Amino acid sequence: MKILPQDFYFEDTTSVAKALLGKSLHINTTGTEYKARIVEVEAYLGITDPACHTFEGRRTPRTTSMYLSGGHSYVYQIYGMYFCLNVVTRTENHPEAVLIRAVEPLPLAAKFEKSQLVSNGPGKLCRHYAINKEHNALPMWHKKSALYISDDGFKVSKSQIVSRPRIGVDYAGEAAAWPLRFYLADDKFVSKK
DNA sequence: AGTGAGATGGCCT
DNA sequence: GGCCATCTCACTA
Repeated sequence: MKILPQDFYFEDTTSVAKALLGKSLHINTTGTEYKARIVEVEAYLGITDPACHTFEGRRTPRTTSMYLSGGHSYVYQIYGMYFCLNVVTRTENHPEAVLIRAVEPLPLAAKFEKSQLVSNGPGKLCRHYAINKEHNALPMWHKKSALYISDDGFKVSKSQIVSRPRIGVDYAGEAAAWPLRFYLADDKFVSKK
């Protein structure tokens, strides 16, 4: 179990997104620590990406944490009722991020089907683990943070990684078709299309 | 299985 | 005032 160092997140966002598949997300938002395998992510490429909140350098109260250095969390609320968890990538003032769309709870619950329903989508994931606005801008390379990511040795080969267009970004013109959604092939916890 | 609408409220123009 | 990086339920067939 090795916590990912901050410079893990400084690389280009697409590479970081793929590298996060199979890593372990540790969540301690309630006093109990939970662990979950990351199985689905999306890359958001900053100022040149029409689907990204920081497209054309937009800097608003909501997106402030995206301008922090890589490895910070970016949690925002959407549709008035859901939160989405991202990890900021690249260095300071390069506002790019990876959205964590789905995880697989560890250890795998005996009631497999039940755990499957609870984390297979960005909104459900945050609801289940009580991730909210308080967990924005956390340094995710620190073990003391409520959210951090580790490498527990789980291996993912390139051939297991599927690339598809991102979900829910139809407003973004041709960028809606960019294959920046990545997930583990045949994984039961990936969100539905 | 596929489509459509409602919930619900902060954020941005 | 309108728009969402969502989810769920109702409806059609």
